[in-house]
Amino acid sequence: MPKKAEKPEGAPLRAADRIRASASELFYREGIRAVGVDEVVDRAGVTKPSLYRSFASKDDLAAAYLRDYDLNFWENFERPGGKSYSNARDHVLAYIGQLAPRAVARGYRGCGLSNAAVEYPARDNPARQVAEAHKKVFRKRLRELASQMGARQPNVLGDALLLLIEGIYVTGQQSEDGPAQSALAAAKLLIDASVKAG
Amino acid sequence: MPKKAEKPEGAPLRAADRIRASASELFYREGIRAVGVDEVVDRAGVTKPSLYRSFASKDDLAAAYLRDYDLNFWENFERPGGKSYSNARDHVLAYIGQLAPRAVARGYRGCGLSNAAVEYPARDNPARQVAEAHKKVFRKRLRELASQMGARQPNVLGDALLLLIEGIYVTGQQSEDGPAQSALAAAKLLIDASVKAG
DNA sequence: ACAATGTTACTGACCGGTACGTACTAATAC
DNA sequence: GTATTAGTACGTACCGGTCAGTAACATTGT
Repeated sequence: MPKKAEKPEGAPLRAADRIRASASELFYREGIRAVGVDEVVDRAGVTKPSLYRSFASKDDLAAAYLRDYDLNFWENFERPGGKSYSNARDHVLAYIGQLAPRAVARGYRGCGLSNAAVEYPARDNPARQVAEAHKKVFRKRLRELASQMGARQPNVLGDALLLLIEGIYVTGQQSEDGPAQSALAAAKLLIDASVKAG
Repeated sequence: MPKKAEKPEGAPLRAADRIRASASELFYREGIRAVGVDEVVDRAGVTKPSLYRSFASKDDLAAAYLRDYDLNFWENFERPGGKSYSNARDHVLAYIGQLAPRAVARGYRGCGLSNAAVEYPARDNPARQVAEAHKKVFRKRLRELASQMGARQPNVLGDALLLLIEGIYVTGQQSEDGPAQSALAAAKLLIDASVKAG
């Protein structure tokens, strides 16, 4: 006998959650600037005041979208393809291995965080700040993995992998069958050349 | 006795040219969607009707901006640092060598063409079409250079270099002192690993 | 004259954001 | 038990501002 229904679990989604979901889909697919708040609330099946009860501004909503994106990203990055990896090389190659085919497919839209940084060059923008913070952590993580691989210059290998991955994100949305199709081979070359005794 | 002054070279710039210059600067620095046509004409010191006498629409002006950008890009890419290169490896490394320091500096805004493709995901957008066409040519050129380097798999090396370069563009605008600082070393690793006999 | 440009004023659509009213629920009062 | 109250979750209708784009006319330089 539950005292209170503190969290309506199976219940219909609250307006704020519907808005988050709607914003995530629209902002990612079409870009943040390209989507108006009216479109967001229409698709969520709610009204504008509901949006502004949960979010201070459109910028704030965009930042929330990117925080959700960041969470989702790490789930995918740390367990690429749903699998765990103890070997750093396997880990990174597995991530690139599942990313590259998606990036050469039709309709791919890259990384929501990188895209947001392109859309908002001003450093004080809330959305950009989420993106910048994320990229800082991502860089650190890749350098860490490069170190675990036994690279001679872990920072160089980590950065190189980051450049490669960001290249996949951005070129993947420029054309189908883009250069991302060579990404896995490139990553292997890069890692092996960095780890090999020399 | 010149018949006509066909191109007023030293003369005051025509309205259309002033608009092009103003648009180029603003669109590149702040993004296309972020800049209104009023801001463009204000900065150019002209008025709105002058814009619409030379350009059918804002989209059309954006496409013109990117065509200018493309022209400028190729001048810089084919003669990086104002120097010509007959050796493909030296050529590519020279391009990356002058790009990377700019990309880790404050205020870097990446590639205008890549940024435009992020801002406009719809394939029928005029600006995006210019960007897509450019990237297709750029990819071909890099594969060509990779071939001249004697790579075992020139398409893989060309694509890898493209991913690396696009990575420089996009990460360079995410933070100062970003991973682009390792780009030159990464490119060397990549090229040498691709060319080496094996 | 005529071609290029400036001036002014305007349109309709859309933007982010808000004042205000309302339906529903739950706790309290009698 | 039922009326009252409070709080929550939402919608209707609207705000002023800005957007891209245009019409009509005046001015300038050659």
